[in-house]
Amino acid sequence: MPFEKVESSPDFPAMERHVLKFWAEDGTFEKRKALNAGKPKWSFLDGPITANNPMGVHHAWGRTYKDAYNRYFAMTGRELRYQNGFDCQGLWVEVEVEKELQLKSKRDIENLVPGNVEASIDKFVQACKDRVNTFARVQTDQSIRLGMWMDWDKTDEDWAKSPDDRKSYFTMAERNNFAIWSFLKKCFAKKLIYRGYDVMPWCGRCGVGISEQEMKEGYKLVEHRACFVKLPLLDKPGENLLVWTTTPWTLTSNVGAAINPKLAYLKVKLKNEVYYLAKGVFKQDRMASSSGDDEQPEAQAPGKKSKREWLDGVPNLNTIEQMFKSKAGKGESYEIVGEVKGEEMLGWRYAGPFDDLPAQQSEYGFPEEVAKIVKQNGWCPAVTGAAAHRVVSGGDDVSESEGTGIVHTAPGCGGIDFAWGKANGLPPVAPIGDDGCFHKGFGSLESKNAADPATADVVFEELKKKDRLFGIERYVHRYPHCWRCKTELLYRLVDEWFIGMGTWECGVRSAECGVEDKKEEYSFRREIAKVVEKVTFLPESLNGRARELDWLKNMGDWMISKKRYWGLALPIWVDEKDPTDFEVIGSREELKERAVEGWQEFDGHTPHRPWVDKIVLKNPRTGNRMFRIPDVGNPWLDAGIVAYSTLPADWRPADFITESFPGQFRNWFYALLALSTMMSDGEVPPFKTLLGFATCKDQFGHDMHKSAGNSIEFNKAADEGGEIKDPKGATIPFNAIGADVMRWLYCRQNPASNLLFGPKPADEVRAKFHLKLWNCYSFFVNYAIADGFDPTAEQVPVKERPDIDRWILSDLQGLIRTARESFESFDVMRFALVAEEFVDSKLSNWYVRRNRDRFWSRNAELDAAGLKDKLAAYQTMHAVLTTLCRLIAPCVPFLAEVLWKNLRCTADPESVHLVDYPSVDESLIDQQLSDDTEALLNLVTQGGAARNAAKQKVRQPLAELRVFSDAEPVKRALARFAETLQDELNIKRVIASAEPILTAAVKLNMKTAGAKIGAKRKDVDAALKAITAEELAKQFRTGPVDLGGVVLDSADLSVEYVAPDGWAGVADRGTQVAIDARITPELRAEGLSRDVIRFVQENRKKARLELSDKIVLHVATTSNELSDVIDTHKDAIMAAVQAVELVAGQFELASVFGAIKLEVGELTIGIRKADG
RNA sequence: GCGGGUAUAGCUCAGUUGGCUAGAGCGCAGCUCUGAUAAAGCUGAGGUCCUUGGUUCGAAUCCAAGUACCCGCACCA
Repeated sequence: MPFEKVESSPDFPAMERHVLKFWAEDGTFEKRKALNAGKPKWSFLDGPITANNPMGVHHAWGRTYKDAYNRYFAMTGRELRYQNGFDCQGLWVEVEVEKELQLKSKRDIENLVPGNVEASIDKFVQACKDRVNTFARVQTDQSIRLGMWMDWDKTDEDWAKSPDDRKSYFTMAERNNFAIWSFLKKCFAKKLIYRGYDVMPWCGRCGVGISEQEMKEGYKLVEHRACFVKLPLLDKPGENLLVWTTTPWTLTSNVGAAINPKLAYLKVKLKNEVYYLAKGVFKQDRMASSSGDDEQPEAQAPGKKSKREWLDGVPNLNTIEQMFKSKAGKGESYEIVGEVKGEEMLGWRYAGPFDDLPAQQSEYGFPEEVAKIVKQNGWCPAVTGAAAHRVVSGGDDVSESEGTGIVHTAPGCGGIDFAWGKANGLPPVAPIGDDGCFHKGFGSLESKNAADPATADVVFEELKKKDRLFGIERYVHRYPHCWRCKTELLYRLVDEWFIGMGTWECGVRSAECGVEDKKEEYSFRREIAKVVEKVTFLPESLNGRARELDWLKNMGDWMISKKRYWGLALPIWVDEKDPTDFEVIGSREELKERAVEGWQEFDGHTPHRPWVDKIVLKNPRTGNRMFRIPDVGNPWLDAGIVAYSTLPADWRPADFITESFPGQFRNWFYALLALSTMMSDGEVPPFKTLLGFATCKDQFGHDMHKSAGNSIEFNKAADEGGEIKDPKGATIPFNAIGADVMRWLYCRQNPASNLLFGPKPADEVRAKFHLKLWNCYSFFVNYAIADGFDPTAEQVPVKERPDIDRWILSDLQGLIRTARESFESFDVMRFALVAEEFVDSKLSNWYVRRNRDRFWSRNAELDAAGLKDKLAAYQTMHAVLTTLCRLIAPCVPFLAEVLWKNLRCTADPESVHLVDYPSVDESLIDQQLSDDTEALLNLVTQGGAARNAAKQKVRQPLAELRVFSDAEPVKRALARFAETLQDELNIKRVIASAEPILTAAVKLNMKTAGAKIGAKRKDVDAALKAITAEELAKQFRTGPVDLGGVVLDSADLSVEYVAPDGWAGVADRGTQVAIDARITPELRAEGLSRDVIRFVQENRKKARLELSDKIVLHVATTSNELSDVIDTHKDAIMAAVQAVELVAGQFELASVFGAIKLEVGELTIGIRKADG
């Protein structure tokens, strides 16, 4: 017996676990690898998954693509690497470990081993490594469960190996870290590495600078308290500058006040004091969206009143004028006493708001380290902050769109402030340390956290005491937050390390915009852009290349340092006495060669902190010792190098990568491109094709959040089941979805759109695809078993098989072609949708349904031709199912395997994944047959619609169906498949009509025409009656038509097709189908007899009779007509229900009874199983 | 603010180079079939194809302006 019986309601997750066991025991994956060894390479590069937590279902989307394309290319005979990657290093792991160990700050980390910083860091780094190993293993198991075929590390032995020796790649591996060193060395050789002192966003909790890339992920709309502050002018008693800030804590570090020399400034007098502020801001509606640039201050731009983003519950902003009015008090007012040009104000000295602080008394700025660097770089003369206060020019960066037009400038607290400071010789006062708290030297603010609202209160109190506070308001704006821990960022003067990206202008677009190529000047940015031109971004609709170029054009220099612990040790060693003298080491060997101290201790450790910090070099220029900077690297370096560190040279560039695209054009895609560009000197891109895909949302379209209860863990989706919350918070439980249902959901999704994941879409997809296919399969197998079908029996030549067999084989070739084209163009969605259509409309709803009697016919009752026909049906269906298995195997490897294992012949490979992907067999394509059958299927649908129009159920036979059509396939289908059509629609005759059957009737579309017609309705109706539909249509071709004095266009009319009396019909695209709805007494009788049969069958089922059981049928009816019908159709009824005897009444002998009310009267039946 | 995308049924989305009566799935309503049967099928209701203007014999489709949402970039004193 070649086939095993098939369950009608399968437990897919259980089956999948079974298949996994088989693959493991059989070594199927290894067999596939062996099969393809030495064949042409197909190089896939896995984007590393962060090994920091268990997988969620959103990870499974990308991993399904990865596996499906890998499997397709394996089945088409390519050699693959099958290497999965884990992203290991970086702050996200540190944050989780901090939570685990309940650490709150960097100080806690450095005190893990009390009093021993080095041992503490070692312990912390080890904990990070352990966490990565733990979750890499969890994710490995989960990926295996998803059906992903990769070279996995499975055993304890595998996991005991160093990351360098495992099968998956790990970004924490030495290979990876040292590869980045060599990259940085190349950058250094091109003089791109530099140390930057700049004001950068900083996370006080994590104690790290936030790079441009990271900052973009953390903007949030928040409320702050902004304040207006008086800055008294030293040489103009009673006069003040008025400045505004949203970050009161920075006032402590005020050094300058910036104006725009081109603007006009008002002198506003209020209660004997004069305030300066920009003219344009005084009466400005501050709730209007900042409308770029002024120019036409009064001119009302109509319809352009966009309101600025605001939070509910925060009062609208007052105009500055209003503030002056209300401060003036009852009956009083302000007075405008003059106007000055901005440039006249330059150089005015003023008293700062916090000049009493020690920090303001330090020459070259504060604190000392900063002052030192400022002095060394000559950024300002030897002045203190307090002594430096004056009005400087901010140029056009000072605008009238916000604030007062005079900008409080704290070069230690803001990016542009720092630049203005350097330009004007103002010393930077940097108030906060790496924990976000005030340094010593800031009086009552010392050690207060700058982000804490209570700190602002202290500032306001101080200002009030000094009478410097003009006003406080609640202000809403978008402000950056730490993308990891959500803490508000602070701008802080830091020294970080950067890769200079060069300018965009020098040459990249020279061809386009005629910019002269300054060939001497190297631009990293430009080099990357050239490489970007060499790769393909999919899906096309996302314009990936344009996005990447846009980022390249606009990005700043790349900040690569992080003041943290767990990560790439930046291989930068600095002279102990000269912070500007540094070197970059490019390899472990070079390090060993150059080390003068610490090698012994370092040797045997990975290049991580704290061990690598022990290495000391000697500066060949000065003879001084050089120490490694304590910084670790930006983790995108880790992921960006993998095209080099993990792909061997003969596998480069990768043919394909795929990742979720939001954010990645500036993260992974960018890093890959950047590092490959440098490593290959602009020659080799990291990949040829990139497939991006969107974001996974819940089934209601909302973002998945653990806290909202709508995210789904992978294990729950795969095996365990669980529950989710809907947007209203109601709990929805769900059963295990299983891997293949998920995988199909992902495969059929448009990658450019967000995917809605959840039990509901899963159920839909299962019902639509998996269960339909399963039904076809189980139908086939269960009959094949009963009939003893032998798939290895000699094939009935395809030419000798009936149309329906040759049709489905022909259409199957079309599906194969689509499948291959789709996979080759990385468009698996196209294949999936066509495959669904094939299974549903073609296989299940037509082939299987139309062929049921071929399968259930009895061998004993068949002649030679009958047996051959039956064999043809089995062979056709077997071919279709086995081919389908292979076609869908890359997408749903489990389902395909289950089907294959039962359907395959003994000579076939034991796994579908060891078989070649199907190729189109041209000899099986019969285009005309495919077209004709499609026409037939349309006729069936239309015939059904006509029946509906006639209000006649299919059980009632009807006399005639007429079809009129110009289309050749329809005409041929009518000739060829008349019998099928008769049977399908329960019609006695099908006739092809040479002339239209239906008459077009034109009706008014009162929705649109009503208003035009108004009172002339009668005239229009008359005009309509007087003209034929054909004539009307002709007139409409040249424009609107005058009907009864009303000019109508074609949209005002609608056409309905009307069948002749006694008929019902429908029309669709040039094909008219009409059905004779008149029921003759004979037809009526036949219909009634079918009612009787149906009712008996229902009762047979109730009586649980076997298919082969014969019965004795008892009948009684109140209707003479029905009684006659039963008499006339006695033979047909008895044959259909397998009755050996028909008895009137005598129900006492029957075992099952039923009674039903038909339209003609009541029918009562009884059934008794016949003896023998 | 700049650039890109999207807008089609209650929901999720198709809709080719402009072309005849705008489609599918789900949901809803009704019905059918009863030897795939805890399956299957059919039909229906439901559309201002975002708005306005233009091109055209003809626009969901092309053009312009506007509106809303999404994405990217910039700014955020």
